[in-house]
Amino acid sequence: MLQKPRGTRDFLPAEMAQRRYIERRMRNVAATFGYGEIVTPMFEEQELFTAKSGKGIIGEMYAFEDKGGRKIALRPEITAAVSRAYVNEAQVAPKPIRWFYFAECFRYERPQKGRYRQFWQFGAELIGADSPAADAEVIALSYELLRCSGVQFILKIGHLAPMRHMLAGLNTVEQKRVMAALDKRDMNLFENSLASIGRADLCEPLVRLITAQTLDDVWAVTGDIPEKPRIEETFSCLKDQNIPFAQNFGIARGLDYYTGMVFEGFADNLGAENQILGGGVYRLAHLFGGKDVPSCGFAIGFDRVMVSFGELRPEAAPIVAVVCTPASRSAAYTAAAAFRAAGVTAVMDLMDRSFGAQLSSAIKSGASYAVLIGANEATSGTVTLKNLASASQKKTSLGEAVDEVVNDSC
RNA sequence: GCUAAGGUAGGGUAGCUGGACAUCCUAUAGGACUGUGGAUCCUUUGACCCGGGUUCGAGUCCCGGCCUUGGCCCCA
Repeated sequence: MLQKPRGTRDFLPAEMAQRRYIERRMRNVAATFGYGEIVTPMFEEQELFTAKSGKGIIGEMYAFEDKGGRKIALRPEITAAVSRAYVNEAQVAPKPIRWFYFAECFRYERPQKGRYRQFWQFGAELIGADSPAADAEVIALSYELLRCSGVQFILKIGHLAPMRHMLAGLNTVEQKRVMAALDKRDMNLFENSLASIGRADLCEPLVRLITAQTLDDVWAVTGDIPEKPRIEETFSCLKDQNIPFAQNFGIARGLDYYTGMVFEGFADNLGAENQILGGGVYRLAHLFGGKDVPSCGFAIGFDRVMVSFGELRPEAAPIVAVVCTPASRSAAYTAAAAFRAAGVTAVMDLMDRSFGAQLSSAIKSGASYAVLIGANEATSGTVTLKNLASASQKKTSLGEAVDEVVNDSC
């Protein structure tokens, strides 16, 4: 027997119903914020991703050469592709540009719970607006997207400026090492890094910075930095929108290309892989030959959201089982077509089952109504509508039966 | 990539101090039941992850691989 490739999954109808349900809700939220969908290729030139993230990521991508000798990779994320698409197609579009995407990505990593080699991201990018309100809008959108999915989560928001200001005296390699240690809360590594470059004096203020509960606590450490008004206004915009969040100026995200505000979302009930959202302010267009443009975006790990919220079934639409005999099949087709035309799911027996067996099968497969059409109904032009939950039934016209089921589903 | 545990019908399981046709529940299909049910009974379908090794004999012991899960690394 063949196995599916490592880190991939089959989704059967029951699970897909849940996934599509959440997907639909997220799409609606994005639409209400004025974001339009963008679709980019599932595979791109490897260079697109190495330009953004460095050569090292080739080992973590599905990278290969195509028959024309091109170096190709299945996309490991969408942000780089969106920036490229912006440069290619939309540099002169009116600003700001509001785009969202829901797309599958591929990474060659060890699978774990909530981490797969083929996975889905729901994300958004706001391009061309450089303001506190812009930053706040993107965070508000990410918050509403997570909220509509029903997942329990917390949003952590920070900004790179205070940390970079504190580390201004260090070279970039040293900065990276210290920020990485702080990002993963490894205090031993953190203290050793500073001690090894003779800056143990930074230890105490940096700890105060990343544990600061209010912005005033932050300014007490950093003093007046140029970004202070920007950060304060962003937070103010969020409070005006009643977005709950925790401030965290220790977020480094391990990324070089973020330039300002950064934020992350964590699910309450996941294990090691509990980050379900990440994003921030960045500038990437110049990497792809475009004029530099301020951008802000995020991506949600859709599969982790689905793992986190577990078993929540979407409301079930009624299913009508049309039960007939070989002699009344023609009338049954008419009835099934009438229900379908009214938007109701209608199924018929395909296995030459007896009348009783058709009913039995209908119940087991989750039908809520049966429409019985035998010789009697066929000759009198009526149907018997049976409510399978209450076991009550009545003889009526086809039109009235359809109306009753439609009304019931509202 | 490191590390620990695991893998028996579609789902859930027993067997695991080696021994004859691999247990039970559920599910599937059919029948008892020709136009009114989820019950019951009978029958059917269906599995030892793969490959080597030890042995008279391996689901069981050993080695390798594959896959899954937890914890690390990474997380664009």
